[in-house]
Amino acid sequence: MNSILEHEEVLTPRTVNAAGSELGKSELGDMELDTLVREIIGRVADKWTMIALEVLLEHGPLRFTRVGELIGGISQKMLTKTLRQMEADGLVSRTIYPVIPPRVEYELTELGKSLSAAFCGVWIWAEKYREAIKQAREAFALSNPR
Amino acid sequence: MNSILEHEEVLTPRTVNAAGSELGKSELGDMELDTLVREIIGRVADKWTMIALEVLLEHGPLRFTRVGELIGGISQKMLTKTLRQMEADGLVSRTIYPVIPPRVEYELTELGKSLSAAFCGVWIWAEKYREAIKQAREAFALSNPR
DNA sequence: TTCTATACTAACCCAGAGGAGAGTGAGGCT
DNA sequence: AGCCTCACTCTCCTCTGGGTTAGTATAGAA
Repeated sequence: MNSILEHEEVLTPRTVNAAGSELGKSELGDMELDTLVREIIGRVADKWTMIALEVLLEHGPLRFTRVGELIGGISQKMLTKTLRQMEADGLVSRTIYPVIPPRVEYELTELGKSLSAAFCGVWIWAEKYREAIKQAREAFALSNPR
Repeated sequence: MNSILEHEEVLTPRTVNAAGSELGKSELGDMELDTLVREIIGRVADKWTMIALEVLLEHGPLRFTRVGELIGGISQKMLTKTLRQMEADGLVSRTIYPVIPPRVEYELTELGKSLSAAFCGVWIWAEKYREAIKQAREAFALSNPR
């Protein structure tokens, strides 16, 4: 089960490397953290997740359809999946009101809010430098015809 | 940060919405910005991009293979693609030294560094709350057997 | 002569991301 | 009796993220 790569000598025919995999559990606490953090980043740094986070931060608790409207351009399927994922990671809470046209509200947890705050810098960055990015793209496209 | 949907009555057959498409260029400056920013976020909030950003920030200018080693577990193809994309967006500069085993160095531009700094908060967040996330996941898995 | 190192590109392939559309369940409105 | 509402789920389909393998160019080393 755990012998994915135990002795593993070659580990680099063509693939660049797998440096972040294992090295003998000598000092795993050091890079295990790095791996863990990267896994979290990889999961949380998703387009829909980031937008949902923003939407839920700005407009308080929201019901399913409303979240979708505010995000804009997301399919029900992805909305469900994203919200479920966020719930699983403890970023949002899901409250079901057992009324007859069903009513479900999604709200950021404290964890979700803190992540939102952390992402805030990125939103600001994007807004601040969008012009620079646009120009960089044009310049690149210009010098790399293809 | 602003109201994407102002009057917004229904426009929703099955797909939740498509607010981010077009509405008649009435007041596009308002939501065009939001759309733009989201597009940038969507492009930049990519797993490999974020890791590459971190790697390039920590270890100065790096050559191709070295970046791959430091990222760990990325294929040459994705590395090339990621780096090219970052170059196109003006996040890294690519310097070719015309020597015979070719030598190419990648380095963060000022724009790249600023993005890195913006993402810093997210890295810190991930490190700080990784335990909370782990617990949230376990709790969720426990209460949602399936 | 053949091998090596470097930074790629090209072709092939697979799994999963993600969209479109239909279906569902239960009670209230007409 | 039928239609509507909401929050989904399910199925079918396409597109892309991403891995693997192979190949290229060139000079120097063995």
